[in-house]
Amino acid sequence: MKSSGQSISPQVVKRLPRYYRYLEDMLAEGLVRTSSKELSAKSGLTASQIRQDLNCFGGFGQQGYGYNIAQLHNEIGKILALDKKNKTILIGAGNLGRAVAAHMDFAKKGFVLIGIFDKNEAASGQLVNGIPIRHISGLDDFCLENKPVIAVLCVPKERARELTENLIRLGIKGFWNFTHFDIGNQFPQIAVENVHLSDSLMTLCYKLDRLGDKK
Amino acid sequence: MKSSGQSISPQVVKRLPRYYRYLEDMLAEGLVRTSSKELSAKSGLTASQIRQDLNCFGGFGQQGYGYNIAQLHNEIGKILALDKKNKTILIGAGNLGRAVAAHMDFAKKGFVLIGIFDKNEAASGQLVNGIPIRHISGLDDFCLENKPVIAVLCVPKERARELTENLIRLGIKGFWNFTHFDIGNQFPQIAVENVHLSDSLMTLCYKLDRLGDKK
DNA sequence: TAGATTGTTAATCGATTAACAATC
DNA sequence: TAGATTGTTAATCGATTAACAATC
Repeated sequence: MKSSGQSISPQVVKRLPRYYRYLEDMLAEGLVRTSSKELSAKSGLTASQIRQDLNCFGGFGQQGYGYNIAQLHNEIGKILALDKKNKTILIGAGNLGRAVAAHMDFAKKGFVLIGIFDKNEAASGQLVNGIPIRHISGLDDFCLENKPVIAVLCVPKERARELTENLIRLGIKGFWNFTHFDIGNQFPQIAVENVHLSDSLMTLCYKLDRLGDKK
Repeated sequence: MKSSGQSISPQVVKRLPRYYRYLEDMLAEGLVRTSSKELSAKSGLTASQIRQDLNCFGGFGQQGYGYNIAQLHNEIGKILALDKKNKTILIGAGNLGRAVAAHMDFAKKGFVLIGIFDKNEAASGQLVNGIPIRHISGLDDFCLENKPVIAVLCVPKERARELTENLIRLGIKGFWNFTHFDIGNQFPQIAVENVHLSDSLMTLCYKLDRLGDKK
């Protein structure tokens, strides 16, 4: 892998999971080698861009041959740090929170879900994916004791800001944010992925409305 | 509004829902006017970019004054076409599908959810958000009769491709895609928003791993 | 060796930022 | 009028694409 010198463009980083996914598929199909041309056909990206992207991290291919699928898959996994076991808590066990807790395979993506919290007393003790829902009042103690580094936020917008600030104080370093509140760069040294489902839906509405225009 | 001439850059479109959200907040706070400078402070985007973005659609501001919040909110709503009532069906009533059906306020984003489908016989008849789950075998007839234009896909990856092709044949024009399968540009004249939750999670893993690097 | 495909540099394209005249 | 802030053009920056020599 290249010396971790100049930082990688965000655009490139966003494409890495996609490459990883395609390679996984090919691996499942029992294929052994691929090329930027083949990946281009699969993804719609240009072969040039794919080679450019991969070369940010090192020369994983071989002239005249292409890329070994298993090796490249493994390398991208390492780049994404998917072998990590980042301790993760989820706050807000409503519809969405429970679905995320139950649906996501955290373990395969570098995370371990170790706690679920909700403000609703009635939910306390219920199991989601084998993990008990705890009352939010126990959050601080839990964090001091278990030192999670990632929080998944599935709470209503109103509570998001205060909760975020509190969690940072408790040592949380990264947020997977499903709330309507933007966790922006007001907090330095924190990693954030905002998942704004309603923004996505509104964008779809726009695209649909303009479908006729293009061409 | 400007003549719908040259098409708008995708980057600009993605920012519109954000502006809409900020304006909604300000409206709720009872504020009347704002400026690109104020929106800049709120969003972290530059004032210049905000003015540039809004001007793709028309001159909604006034020199020396700024923007009227209610008016701008309304204009962006029209641009996004949120007043539409696009008939929508959701396929796959597992954890995630149910949460999406129950959690999203489709009506406020230009959609009406008119049907939910699942292959599991046992789920048939259950209500999610007041809408009964139907067996997938009735999908074709339902579409012919009710003519939905949007499909929300929450099925396993394996079934995504075939289902997508079938739905296009049935007249679906837009997809909100939660599956692992990329609905790409292999289908022209279709609007797509891919929501790849696991890609987002992997990206977070990467960012967390590199937190120390940046200064 | 001949054919293929990478790694990498240079050219192009698009998006963001800066600057400022117009004007409320 | 003086002050503020837009709309818009020009300059900068970053990302994508094209091209090709290196080499397996």
